[in-house]
Amino acid sequence: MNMRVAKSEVDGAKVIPVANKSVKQSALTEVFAIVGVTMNFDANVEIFGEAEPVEYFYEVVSGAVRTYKVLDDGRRQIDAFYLPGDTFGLEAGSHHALSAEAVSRSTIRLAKRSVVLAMVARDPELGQALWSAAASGLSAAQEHLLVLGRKTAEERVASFLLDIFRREANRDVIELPMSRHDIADYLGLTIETVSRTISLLESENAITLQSARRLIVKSASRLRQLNA
Amino acid sequence: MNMRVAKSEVDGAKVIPVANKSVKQSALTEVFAIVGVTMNFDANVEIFGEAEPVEYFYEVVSGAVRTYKVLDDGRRQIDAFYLPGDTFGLEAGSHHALSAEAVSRSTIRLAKRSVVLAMVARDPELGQALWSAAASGLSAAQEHLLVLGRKTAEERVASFLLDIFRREANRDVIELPMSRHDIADYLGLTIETVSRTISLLESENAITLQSARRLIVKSASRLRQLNA
DNA sequence: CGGGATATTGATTGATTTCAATGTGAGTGG
DNA sequence: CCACTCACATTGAAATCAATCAATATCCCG
Repeated sequence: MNMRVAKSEVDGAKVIPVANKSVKQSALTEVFAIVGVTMNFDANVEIFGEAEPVEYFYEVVSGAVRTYKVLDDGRRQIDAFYLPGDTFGLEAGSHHALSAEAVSRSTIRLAKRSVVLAMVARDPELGQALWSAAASGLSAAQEHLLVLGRKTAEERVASFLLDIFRREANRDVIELPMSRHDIADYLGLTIETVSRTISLLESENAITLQSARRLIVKSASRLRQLNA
Repeated sequence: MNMRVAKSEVDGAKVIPVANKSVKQSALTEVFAIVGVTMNFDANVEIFGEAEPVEYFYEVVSGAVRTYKVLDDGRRQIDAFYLPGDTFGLEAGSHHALSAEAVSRSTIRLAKRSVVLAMVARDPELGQALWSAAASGLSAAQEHLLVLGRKTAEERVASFLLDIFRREANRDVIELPMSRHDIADYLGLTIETVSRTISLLESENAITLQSARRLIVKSASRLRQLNA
């Protein structure tokens, strides 16, 4: 099923040391800590595929994950990126509506859906957490629709950077785990336009590029202004 | 709160006769039949607003509803259209992430969220129905992202028409309850491009226009082919 | 220290938007 | 009942933003 130099391994001891990022806490995270199984996925390895039955819920421990859909001719739309502390795959349906892959080598915790749902029956607070995680996914998708349907390239890149900025605890040094190609497929642009727009933002003194994957937010307010 | 020639009325007897459309049945629809209150909304009247607390769940009896977000400068992105039989406003969060308006004069049933949730506690099947309605909303949003991020104008219009076609039970005469402006804001295009593209589809013998709001699907397969 | 993948930058094209004019139709009031 | 009117829709011409085609540049990674 996996055409790549795929490698994913169940893992008791061989857990990759996680950079000390502040990770969101929630009833869900606790559940993962209790009943979750830790696995590592190499970059670009599939975690689940579209139309597969939903068997697990997932939490990113380290690394990053993208969910996406592809058209027959290869055009790809990335739905969301998940960073450490984020949970994904909580879709209510019985089958996945999209696919998930590791963006970079990632450590992921899996909890069996059936087990979590059984716990929900005994713990209403957990049900609440699950429901609200699903809600925030929907809300993010709705915001994303506004970006794709109605924003210019510069506005799209600005909202993307602001989103990452916020999710990395507003630290002005942003580490991008994903390629320009991923960003382009998330924003509905080409890699060239993403690259040019990042250069433009740099020339406007909104950001500084240290390397392609590391940048400094010099003016969050300028980015917010562009966020329309 | 409502700047328009707004008019919405609670309604016991004055229910607008509903055209005899086949309406989806589900545990949810039953709930609305039991605990729902019927209201009428004139065209363009707000049903709920972004950031308002979620008080009710809604079901379209007749007419049509749009949910949307707007940017400061007025750019609007329509998230979804709801047709008779559809339920909406089931967002899990405590506050609405978007606004809802009647597209045309519509009859809507409202059920108090708290009442429905109380019923869920006693009826797992209902919980299932609620969960799966929410899931289909998320899945629709994900498909919409692919359309907005990666499809051409012709593909967008084709997928829109196919979606309405399917939801109106594959009858080849399609009634569009919404304006070109609404369609444009749903598809991330301008009204001119929507209009031109519909003309293009007509010239390709995929559809025939009887009037702006009424068209005939001459070749669903041509539309599907464009659907990429 | 290469070397291939990834990213940037430039030149040109092209799809969609914008600006503009005309057409159409539903609802209203005379 | 018809004419009028205003909102909505179509069509055309020009402009524009992003895509495409193309040529370096840079950065990991072995």
